[in-house]
Parts: sequence; C-alpha cells; structure tokens
Amino acid sequence: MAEHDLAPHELRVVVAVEQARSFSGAARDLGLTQSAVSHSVRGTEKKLGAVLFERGRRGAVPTPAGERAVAHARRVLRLLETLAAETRAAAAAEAAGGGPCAPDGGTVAGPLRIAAFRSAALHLLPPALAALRARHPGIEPEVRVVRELGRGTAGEVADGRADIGIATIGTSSPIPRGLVGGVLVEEPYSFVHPAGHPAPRTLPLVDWAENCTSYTRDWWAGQDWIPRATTRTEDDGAVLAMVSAGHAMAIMPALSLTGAPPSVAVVDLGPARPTRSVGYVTTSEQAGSQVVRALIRELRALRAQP
Amino acid sequence: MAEHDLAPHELRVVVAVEQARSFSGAARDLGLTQSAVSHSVRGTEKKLGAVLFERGRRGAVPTPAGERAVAHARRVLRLLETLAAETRAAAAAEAAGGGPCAPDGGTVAGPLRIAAFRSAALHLLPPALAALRARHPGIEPEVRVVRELGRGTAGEVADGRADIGIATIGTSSPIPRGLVGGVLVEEPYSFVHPAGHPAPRTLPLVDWAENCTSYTRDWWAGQDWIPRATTRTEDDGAVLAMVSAGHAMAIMPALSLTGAPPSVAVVDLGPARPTRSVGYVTTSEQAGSQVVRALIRELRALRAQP
DNA sequence: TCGTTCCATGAGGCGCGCTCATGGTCCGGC
DNA sequence: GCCGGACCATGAGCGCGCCTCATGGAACGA
Repeated sequence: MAEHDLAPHELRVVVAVEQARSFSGAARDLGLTQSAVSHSVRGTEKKLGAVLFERGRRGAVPTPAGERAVAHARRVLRLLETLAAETRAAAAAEAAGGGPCAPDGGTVAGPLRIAAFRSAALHLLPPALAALRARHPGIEPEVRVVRELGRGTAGEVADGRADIGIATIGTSSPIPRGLVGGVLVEEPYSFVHPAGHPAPRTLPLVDWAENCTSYTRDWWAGQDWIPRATTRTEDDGAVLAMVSAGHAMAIMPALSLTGAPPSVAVVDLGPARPTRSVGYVTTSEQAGSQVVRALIRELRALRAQP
Repeated sequence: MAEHDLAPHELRVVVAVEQARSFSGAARDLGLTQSAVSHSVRGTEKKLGAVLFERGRRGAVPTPAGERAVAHARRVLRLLETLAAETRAAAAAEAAGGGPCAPDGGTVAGPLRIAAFRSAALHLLPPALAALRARHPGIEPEVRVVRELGRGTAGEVADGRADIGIATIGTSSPIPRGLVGGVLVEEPYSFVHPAGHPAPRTLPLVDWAENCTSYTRDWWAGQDWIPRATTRTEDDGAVLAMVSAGHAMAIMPALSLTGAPPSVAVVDLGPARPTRSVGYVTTSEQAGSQVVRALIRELRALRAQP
C-alpha cells in the first residue's frame, strides 16, 4: 500500500486546476509550468488511485471523485492556515502575557472567510465584525456575498471556499450532512407597503428569487385575500425600492428591512406571522477553531442587543 | 513572509513528539533518526515562528502553542485520510455504478479507529463490526482496548487517537466537554456465584479496578446483608474466572457475562437491580463522518437483536 | 494544410529531507 | 570527581522528488 500522503502543494495544484478548469490556466495562476501541473496531477491521481480530471480539448473538468477531492483539499489547506495562525497567536500571547497564560480565549488571529446572503452581509455582519475587530485586531475577515440559491452559502462552506456561512435554515434547507451549524435569530416577516397608501392590498405583490416562499406559504393559506398580481425581482433591495417608490407591497423578513426609508410602512403581522431562521453553517474542523468561535460569539451577542 | 506550508510528514513528526514526549522516542516510533526529528521540528518551528516544544533533559514537553499546533495537526492528518478514502470511494462508485452516480451516501470507506473498554471490545463490538464489514467492505476498523480508568476511552477520542470510543456513561463519568455521544444500552447488573453453591453469600465478593462502584453502591445500601470480604482483581475476566472456580461471588454487568460458562450461576436482581449505561463518545467532527455514523447505526441495530 | 490550444512525456538541474557522525549539556552512580 | 548514559543540536553529504526546458501528439477552426 502506498503510504504516500498528499503534500500541500499538490492540493493547491488540484484546487487551482478545478478553479481554472484547465491545466495550463492553473499553471499560470500558480506561477508554474504547465508541465509541472501535469506531472503533479498525475502523481496525485496515482497516489489516490483515482482519476480526478477528465482531460479534454477544452481543458480539464473534474470527475465526481475529483470534485470530492478538491472540496476536501480546500478544507485541508484552510486548516493548515488556521494551524499556523493560531499557533503563532498562542505563542505571541504566551510571550506577551507571560505566566501560565489563559489556556483559551487569549489572542485570536488569522483570516476568516465568511459567505453570507445579501441582507445578512449588509445588516447582520457589519456590527458583528466591528465588535470582532475591536476585540481581536488580528482577525482578518473577508465577506463574500453568495446568493442563497442552489447549495447556497452552505455549499461554499462544504466546498472549502468559506470557513463559515450565514444561511437561512429550515426544513426545506437543513444543515447539510457533514457540516455543523446553529440558529442565530428567528426573524419575523412583516407586511410592507408604500407609506400613506390608501389601499395597499390592491398593489401587486413583489417577491425575489432568493426568498424561500415556503416560509410564507402557510401564512398566505390562512389569509382571506390574495394579491392582485405577483412579480419577481432581482433581490430584496430591489423589492424595497419598488415598495418605497409606491409601486408594490411585499412580505419581507426583518433583516431585509433594516434601515428601510420612511416612505416604506412596515406592518407587524401579529402572532401568526411567518418567521424564518437565520443561522450559521461551518465545517466540523473549523467549528473548533478560535476565529470561527469568536465570530459566532459576536453574532450571538448581537441577538440580545440588535 | 514565509509562504512555506507544513508538509504532512512534518505534522506527523510533531504529533509523534507530543505523544512520545521525547524527540528520540518519536524518532523510534516513526522509524527515523533522532537527528531527522530534531531537524524537522526545528524547521517547523521556523516556519511557524513559534517554539513548539520545551526541550529538557527528560525529553520534550509541548508549549501552549505546541499543544494547539499538535491538536490542529492531528485534524489535518485525519482530514487528509478522509480525503483519500472518500475520493477512492467516489471513484469506485463511479466505476461500478457508472451513470451520474449518487452524490452522497453511496459507498462508505476508510479507516475507523475505535477505542473500547475490555468487555465491550470482546462482546459488543465483534457482531457490530461483522455487520459493518458486511455492509461496507471498504471500512477498515481498528479496535484498541483501553482501560476505563482516568480519562478512559473518551480521553483517547479527545486526544485524536481514536475516532469513536465505547464508554460507560453516567453521572460520575459524563460525556466530556467538546465531545458528543449517546447511550447505546442500559444494561443490568446481576448477582453471579458458583453454580450449585449452597450458601453463595458466605463467599468473598470480588470487584475489579475498572468497575465503577458508584453504580452498585446504592443497591448495596438497600440490602440486608453485606459480603464477608471484598477483594479486587485485574479485570472482569479474572472475576469471572474466580467465580467459575468456586472461590467468589460478584455483581457484574451483563456485558461481562456474555458467554459465561455453565459453572457460573447468574441471578437476576429483580426490578431494583443496579444498571449502567454503555454508550459511544466521538468528536463533533467525526460525528458527521460516514464511517462513524455507519458504526453507530450497527451498534443501535444490535440493541434490538442481541 | 497550417496555426492554435490543449495535455503528455523525457531529460536534466537543484533543493530538501534524510542519515551519519559528532558535540554540548545535564544527570546519577561508583 | 569523573565517567557513562540519556537527552537534544549541528554540520556534512547523499539521494529522491519536484521543477523547468524541450518536444511530441491530438483535436479543432480557418
């Protein structure tokens, strides 16, 4: 049995090839020769005993086995970064604080890649990140907005492209296998319409692609009226703009309504209102890392004091 | 900035040094020279910019930074194993099933390191592992017997030396922080004595080091007799041997009595009998992995059909 | 047919991780 | 006190593995 293990540079090559969907492109990205990439991939495939990429005229496309390997490779690389950052931080804390030094919760440092859906990135993360940076200046957060469609932010985490994802969690989109997570806030939907409109129910309802209608469907079923028409827009920002301009009404979650202009009237839907769960998703490895835990702590703290 | 990353063999060295608490010991364990270990650790420390081990006359002891680094190193290595195993499994599934291939939950394969206390390893695991191998031939289980003393099997799991531990779970030994687990069986203690003995209560009581007396203490308190004498032996196997030979009586859990010879009489203690909980302990990371879940499933299936 | 754009392959240089050999330091024993 | 042993450190040298350079083959479009 080949006890050969995969070196980090081999993992990087495989990740780059998947991203570039081409050997020569990956070589350019990595500052290597196309030959080096070809040799490296071949060696990796030999060690694993599996073909990772289907080579074609138009580049290289990963096989199912390759997809898996790449996703894990990204996670390994990320964990190596974490190892280095946390070890350095621990050493620095030890040198500075001297003495027996707090075993945990000392200095936290290193990069933190966050994937979030739009309204969370705009309204939920900024205060949390401000508090995080204030407490731990060494952390370097990086937020990427990901549309909550398909595999959504959880997919980014599963594929190793993010350390933690801010996602909507529900029965129709549970936490995927192999990932861990938790609910941060249960936020209510409200009825929004142009302020001062005499008959908002006569306006067309607008919806947006990311909005999971399953949250509001039950509520609609219990109503004694249905909207005149339903149109669909790009995102919740566009919905808010249309409502603000007086052209539509909508059912929107609280997070999308943060900082809504006064031209938008927000009406609480009462005790039977629909709600959605917003939570975090991360990998089991990262769940143990200091940076991820620190962010979750700040997010939890916000819940009490928004 | 040194963009150098840590190679798997460097991680292995660091882990081995932590385990052996000595450079030369780690070298022996790895089949390397003491010099190689010294060079490797020094290089790793240089790359990380942190001292990982305090070298002394009596070996090497990890610094706080070293502890962190080792813990992460074990995770990285484990994740690399998972990468290889899952990639191979995906490739095999692809080759066999052909077609678009199930994205998940298909073939389960890879190493599975189990720590168990003696009687569980002897009587609980074999049927579960047999069923596991039958269902998933790709899994490579490895059972290590660990005395349920001190940190016990849970300690093995916490330290990354096992993926799952079979442990006794109770108020005096709860599931440690940071680990997850569950109860598999609630098993009763029985009174055992030499078959045909006219007055078994006159025999001395034997106990063994691993047996947590807290389980049986309450029961003894409710009895109207106390044993003539109490002696302590190595393990439950020795206890059974002494009872079988006619020299003693004992209070033993069902698992230790599996396959007891006919020379041992087992007496049910009735509805007020003491019981103990046997369960599994694993890390939150491993809890999500396919192999661990598969084993737990088999163990649960056994509960119904022992 | 030629040019372009992919990936594959063979030969050679060179860095890195290994071993061997040796040295330094602290300890306990006679 | 001095030696022997158990540690780890360090320098020299060797060989394997990874990279580059150069070249080849295959597919596609003009």
